Amino acid sequence: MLNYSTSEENYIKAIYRLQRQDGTVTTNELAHELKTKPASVTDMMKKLKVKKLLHYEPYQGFRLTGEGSKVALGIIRRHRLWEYFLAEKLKFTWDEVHEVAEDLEHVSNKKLVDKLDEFLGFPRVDPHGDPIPDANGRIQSSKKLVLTELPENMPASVSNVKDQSSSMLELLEHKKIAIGTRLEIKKRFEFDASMEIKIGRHPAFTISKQLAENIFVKYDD
Amino acid sequence: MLNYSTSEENYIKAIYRLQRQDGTVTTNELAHELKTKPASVTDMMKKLKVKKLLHYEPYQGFRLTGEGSKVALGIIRRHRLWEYFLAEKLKFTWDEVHEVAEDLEHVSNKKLVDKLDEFLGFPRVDPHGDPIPDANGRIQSSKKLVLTELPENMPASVSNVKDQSSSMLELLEHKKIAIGTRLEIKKRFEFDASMEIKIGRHPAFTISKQLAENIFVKYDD
DNA sequence: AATACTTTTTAGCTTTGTCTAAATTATTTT
DNA sequence: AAAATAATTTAGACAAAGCTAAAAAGTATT
Repeated sequence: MLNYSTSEENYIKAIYRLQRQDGTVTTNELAHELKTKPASVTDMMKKLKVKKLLHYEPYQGFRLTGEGSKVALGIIRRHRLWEYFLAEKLKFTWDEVHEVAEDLEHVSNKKLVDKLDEFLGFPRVDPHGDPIPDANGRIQSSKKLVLTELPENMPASVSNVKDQSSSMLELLEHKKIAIGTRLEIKKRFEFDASMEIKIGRHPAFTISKQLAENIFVKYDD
Repeated sequence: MLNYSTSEENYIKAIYRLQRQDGTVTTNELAHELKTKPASVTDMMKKLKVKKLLHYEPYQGFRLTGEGSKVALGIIRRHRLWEYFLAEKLKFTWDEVHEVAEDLEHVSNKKLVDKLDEFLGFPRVDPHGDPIPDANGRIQSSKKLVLTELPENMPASVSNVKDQSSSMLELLEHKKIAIGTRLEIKKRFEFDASMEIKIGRHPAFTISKQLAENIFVKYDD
């Protein structure tokens, strides 16, 4: 596997992320995601097409090729392993790890990454609950759903959270909700879409629609 | 402290390294060290001068400023901490760590580095035995030695003199040797233990055993 | 179907960091 | 102290990655 520039890697990663939600990615979407200008995106798309990392015809949007996806998974693997390292070993808080991992992920030495993985005990999810691809790029995809869509009285575990701001972290901490917490919805209120949830034997409490929209859960296996 | 590009950091680090052997660094030396061309070196020197990281006048060679040295020590700190991490935690062999650390050292997040230092237990030397600068850039200072014991071609600075008679001061003044003068021994003569020393770009000259025995030097930091 | 609007691309310029070739300055040799 | 040689700098180009402004293509509206 070849080596790509930091800039190329950031584009590949962003396209991979947007594809999940969208199938095909547009110039404007990507420019917005990367805080750059559409013209810059077009330039880079031409380059990545030549390198066979994506399918692209002018005005038609773009999609990663198989090779492009493999590269993306490699970057995501590095990012999440470093996040795990930062939180678990260096005691960074949840909301601090992402930014630092953004830099570390671009050091793409296979031996380093595989030995780091081993040192960490082959973790399967990062501190935000997102799955970590293994050395072969395989990723564990569990059917997740937004908490707002979980049926009432159906137990599930918090798998990850969308927003990773410290203000959200503060709220989650206060409500005693963390990755892996098992909970169920007891009642929904139509008026403001708030809901009452229950964790174990503790009394039920209310969370807002805004918070629920940022929490993903999965049914237990 | 500002942030510098990977390229700038590599130049700063190389200058710092070459300074210890030479006092002042030349264009060709640096080009050779960095496997680049002299013209490229000149371009970068102009830039680093503007940023006040080095003293540089055309055709006169260059030397880091205090600020430049601080930046260099920061890079060296990161490099050696990562080397320690790779050897100690990830079980790399001592000969593999340097190359990987060359990439990791450019991730210059102070909190990351300080927490890594703490996680590693504040090691004082890296796997090659080289001292690791602390969070304030302090590096285990080198000990003083009598000039007669300084190895050939090893630059050092005069730290103090034993005899302070006026006859000695007269001689020192004539030879243009003062406290802080950077010099190195070019050749020793077994017959009378006299030695040829060189100060900066001036021609080498001879001093006697008696004089050398009264001069103390220390390696630069 | 023609016009208006939006999105995307192109064209041309900027900054970093590199290069080669030519000019300049320093140093060494005669 | 001139001439020869070596080291250094300047000038001009190039590639990567970005930008702005203008052109082109695609979509929507009347």
